[in-house]
Amino acid sequence: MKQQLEQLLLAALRGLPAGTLPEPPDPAAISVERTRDPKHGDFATNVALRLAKPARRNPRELAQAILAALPPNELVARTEVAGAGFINFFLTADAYSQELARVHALGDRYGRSDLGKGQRVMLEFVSANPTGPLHVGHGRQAAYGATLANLLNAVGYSVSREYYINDAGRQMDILAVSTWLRYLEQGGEKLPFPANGYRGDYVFPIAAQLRTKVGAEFHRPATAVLANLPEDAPAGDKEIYIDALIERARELIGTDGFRRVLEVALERMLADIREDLEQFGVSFDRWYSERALGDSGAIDRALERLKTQGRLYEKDGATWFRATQFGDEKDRVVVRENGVKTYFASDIAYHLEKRERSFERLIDVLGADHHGYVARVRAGLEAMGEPGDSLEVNLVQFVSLFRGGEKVPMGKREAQFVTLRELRDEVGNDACRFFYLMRSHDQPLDFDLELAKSRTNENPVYYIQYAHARVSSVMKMLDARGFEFDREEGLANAALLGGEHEQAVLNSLARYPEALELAATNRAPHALVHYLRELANTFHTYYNAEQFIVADPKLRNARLALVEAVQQVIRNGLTLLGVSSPESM
RNA sequence: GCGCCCGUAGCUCAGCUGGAUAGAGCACCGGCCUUCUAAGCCGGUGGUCGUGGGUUCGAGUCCCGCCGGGCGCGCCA
Repeated sequence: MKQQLEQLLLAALRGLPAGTLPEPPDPAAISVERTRDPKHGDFATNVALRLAKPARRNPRELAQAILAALPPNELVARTEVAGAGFINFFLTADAYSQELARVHALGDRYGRSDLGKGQRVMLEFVSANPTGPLHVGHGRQAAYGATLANLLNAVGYSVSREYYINDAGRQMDILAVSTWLRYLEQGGEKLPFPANGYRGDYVFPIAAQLRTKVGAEFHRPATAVLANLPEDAPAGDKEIYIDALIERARELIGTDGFRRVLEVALERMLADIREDLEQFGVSFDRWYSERALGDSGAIDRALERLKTQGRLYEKDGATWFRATQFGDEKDRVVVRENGVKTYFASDIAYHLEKRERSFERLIDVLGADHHGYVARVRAGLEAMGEPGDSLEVNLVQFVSLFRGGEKVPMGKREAQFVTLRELRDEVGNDACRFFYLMRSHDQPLDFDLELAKSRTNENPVYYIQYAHARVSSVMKMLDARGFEFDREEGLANAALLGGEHEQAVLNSLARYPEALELAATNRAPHALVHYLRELANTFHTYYNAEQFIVADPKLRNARLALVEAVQQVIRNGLTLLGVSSPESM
């Protein structure tokens, strides 16, 4: 509807007498908006206000001229010039009847568009280090990323979802040594656990699995493990201590043995993360390993590319990238003094590699604490000759859990208490996805566990689902009363849907494609949540005001066609959000 | 200190990229079940949009200063 109106308006502007406008109209600058007040019609535009100045005309006068040039059409019943120079459009009842028919004809596809024109988008999200289970913050990123992928897909982008596995760095060595120490404990050794190790309970089953795999092969006495190690925190440095411990492990069980421990831990963690996300309804097209990236030589190639462009220099034994030349606040190390490439080096290599796989747009969903690093990755891309604006980063703010008004403590140490899995188990997937998505991602989220769990009217999840279930209930009752629903007859009599509430429902329905487009282009799933709430609200109001199952078959079928369309649109929307659409509640 | 995000009803938040009288939910008060699910509907109470300037026909929205909150500023990942 909106698009059709914009086309009409553009035609009108082009049809104005020569010399009215200083320059030909820019299609992108023409916007038609839904009105807030029905008195102002269905849609309104401010073009006359915007063009009044350059055209050196009175806005209302210009608005009249534009209306005079509006091509004849079946969409607009009448128009008016209002206020300072707004043009209001009142649509025909037929325009809404046609939209209703479109919902039924398109079904699951209603609302979809080709706005993205098939542009290839790489959406990277979650990408949590496989050193522990996902926590509630990752859950928000998962829900956001998965829904954003659905939204972009729905408006015509070709989206690829990717999880980047940081399986190459020192943190993996720390996980491996933590696993090995628990394994030794389970083998009867008494050892202190390092301050900087992974202390979570999830390490115990990994250690147990290691034992079923290798038996006592990697068992070493505690005395050998602990001999001549530096002091751990608090007296000593926990970083130095853990590095020495890793080195000791390699000495005692061999580099190869250590790698095998690491493999067991990595595989187990990845399997856990994967299963967690799958159960949450979040899937990826590819799990991309940082190690595989390094093995493929991609990192070396990226560094080579920077070098030939003259963007690298040596200082203090390390290799630096001139990020400051590309807007970053300081230069960045890519190869450390000890010869190890930094995480940043593999990260820009990964982003370059995405571009080489011919993705036009790269979207990263990251935790808010990663914002400092957007500028440097973009700098890296630009230095390698890629457009900086091909990378878009959406930062997801933190999640705070509340239980009965009390904030649940979630320091880095205690974070393991509140995993995504625990949250899902407690409140259920639907409430979980819904609560994650109902607030803007760039707003910190207060997640109220009691509210999410409550089966009362305080819980907003049910409000939308209930509207869906109510329609199913109506259809069941129809059957029980011995009626049959004749959709064709209903659509043919859509003109009977002239009541105030019916108009409101038709209006809400027709807004779905616009809501979808808005949510996708603004990367704002919460906009869809708000739309669905409004749609459910107009439906519930209608439900309370009118009987659908009436004696007159024409009116009955028309009303049923209307509420069935509501159900369809709610289902389409909830599906994009990853929330189920129950038939009964 | 520098950078990013933010400040809207008692609470939690929307506000469609600058439009017409600032909106929801919860909470609170009052109504609606012999009628398709009351997890619902209707009405009411509640606002100097943190603050001071600026830009213009028009600012919650854009720019600058200040106040307050969150996060980030490693040869860690």
